[in-house]
Amino acid sequence: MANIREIAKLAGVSPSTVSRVLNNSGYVSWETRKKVQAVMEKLDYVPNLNAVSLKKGATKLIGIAAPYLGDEINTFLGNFAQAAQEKGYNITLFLTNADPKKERDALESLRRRQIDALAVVIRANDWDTIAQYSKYGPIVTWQRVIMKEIPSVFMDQYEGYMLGLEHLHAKGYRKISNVYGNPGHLNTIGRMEAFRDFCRKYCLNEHALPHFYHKGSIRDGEEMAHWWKNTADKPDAFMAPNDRFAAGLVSEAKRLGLNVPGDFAVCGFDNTDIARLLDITTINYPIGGQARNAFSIIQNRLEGKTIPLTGLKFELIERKTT
Amino acid sequence: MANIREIAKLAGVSPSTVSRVLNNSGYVSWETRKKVQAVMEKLDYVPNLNAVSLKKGATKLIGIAAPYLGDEINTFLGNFAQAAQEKGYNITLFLTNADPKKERDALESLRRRQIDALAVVIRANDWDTIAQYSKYGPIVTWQRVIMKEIPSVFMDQYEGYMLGLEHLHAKGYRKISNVYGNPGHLNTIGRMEAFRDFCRKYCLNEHALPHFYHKGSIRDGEEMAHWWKNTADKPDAFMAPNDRFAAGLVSEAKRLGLNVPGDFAVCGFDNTDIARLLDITTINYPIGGQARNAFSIIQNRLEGKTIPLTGLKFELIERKTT
DNA sequence: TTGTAGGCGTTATCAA
DNA sequence: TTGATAACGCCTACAA
Repeated sequence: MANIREIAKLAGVSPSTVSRVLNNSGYVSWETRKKVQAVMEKLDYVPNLNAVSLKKGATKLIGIAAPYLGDEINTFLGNFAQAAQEKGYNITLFLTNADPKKERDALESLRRRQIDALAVVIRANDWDTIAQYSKYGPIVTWQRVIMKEIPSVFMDQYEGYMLGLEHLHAKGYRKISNVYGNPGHLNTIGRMEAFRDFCRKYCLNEHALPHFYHKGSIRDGEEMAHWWKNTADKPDAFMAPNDRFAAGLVSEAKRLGLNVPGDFAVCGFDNTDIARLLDITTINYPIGGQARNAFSIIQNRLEGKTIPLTGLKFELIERKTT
Repeated sequence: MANIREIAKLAGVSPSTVSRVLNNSGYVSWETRKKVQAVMEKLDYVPNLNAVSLKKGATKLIGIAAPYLGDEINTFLGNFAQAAQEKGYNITLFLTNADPKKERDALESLRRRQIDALAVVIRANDWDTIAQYSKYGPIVTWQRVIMKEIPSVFMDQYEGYMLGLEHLHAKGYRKISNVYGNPGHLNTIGRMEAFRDFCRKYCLNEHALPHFYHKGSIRDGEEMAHWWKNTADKPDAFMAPNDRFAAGLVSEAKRLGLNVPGDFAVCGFDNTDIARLLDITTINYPIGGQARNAFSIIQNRLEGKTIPLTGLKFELIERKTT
């Protein structure tokens, strides 16, 4: 494993000169440069990034912590990674499984300078714990949180959710049942607010029908189809927490011989592949844009730049389930 | 940013002693240890991993290169990451987009010692190029390749594919059309061999129906539904290259008013969520096991261990499309 | 049980 | 245009 000193020796120059040709910095004569490059080539030399990182105090590695891999997170991850790679950063992935201890590993990685920054896509610890680590490097999140230590690329779900509700209303549905994710998450709160305002606007009884919490998986959706079949006072439409749930609901409904949207309508959320596949009406949620913004925030902090963020908005995608 | 020397000074000991308490190595008296720990605590000290990596010549980071994120790869990635994290390694992700240059970045990361090893899930460069890099650290792959430089956790698709073919035959289908991925990949070759042997066994004409290559996306599946509708000599069953294709085919068929398996049967491959969702008969392909084996191979090489690999096999999952 | 010294491979400052 | 020299922060013989 040749190092910079060996190259210097063989090229008959000093290590600093080699370093200069490596980084195109400072002055170095044409001949010297050629000579050095020839030696580097011959010895198959490349600089050791550990040494560079140690010296520079930066690894050009950005961590990304997420509980699992799935449609929405993949989209975030993919766009984030692409943006990062374009700017010379690599990504290190921390799959937390929603386990606070594992997320702590990611945070500790930042503290121990293995990564320069961390994107906590979906958190496992409470915000205060996470905020403690922001002194070691930039931390951004996809979730809604208002803390100066943790910038967020969250988009208020209020607006997007309202788009879905208005659409259902316009289509004539009046008995809407809402299926939410974790009510502790502010994302959910935004949706709940939208529904409250929606009911107020159209003089509907907010609590006329049951609503659900802590739902989000395909299986949750499947179970909902059974619930619908067995319940007395049936909703005529569901606002799903995401496309996966909507997909489970729609496909299980078909298996049960139900007709969507004849028996009930379903509006998904996120506009992922699966919604297109199953022809589910959904809300387009510009995740890729958020991911790129997340990276921009990090890059701005790391490099003292002020790249402006992109403005983003929700959009209704009407298909066959409403 | 306190360093080891500062801690030593404040604790009134030498840096080596601090290092010893850090690593639980060598002798250090109870009192000294306590004293040192107290100072570390007070200064919020943790060792700088860059320095450790430089010194030790290892980063405890394993790269994983994949073209994109999707069902099968997620499964691989998730299991691989989990196995790695359990053993104290972190994962750095290289999304190549099937672009050889981007894969090269991953390979270069290995050469420049940013990562200790690399799992090339699905390659973008030719094997010879990749093999060149194996001198810088262990490289494993998920794909089939027989090269001493690149161990593979590939499972011969012959066996799995045959399971599907036999199933279709048992169900009475005789006009099977095969849809393959990249015929250059040895994975595909195994499947083609299976089909040839299958035809031989049942005295069928291997070329009675058209087969397809370079297919694999949802959209490819959707297009196949249209092809079927417009073609004269129709197959009565499709062996899909993966579940995504099968899903596209099945869902588009429904949109076109076709009946699966009435008009034609579909057998997927991989047994991912989407197949369950759409009730598609498929072949269970133990990806998680392969991922864990991939990590074991790397760990064995890196740490000179000989952890045995797990034996794995295919399985038919019968659902509603056959 | 503890300390000293040298080195891991680079970069950056300063002088020449 | 080039070269010494001193860090970056840690680990590990070896000596004490």
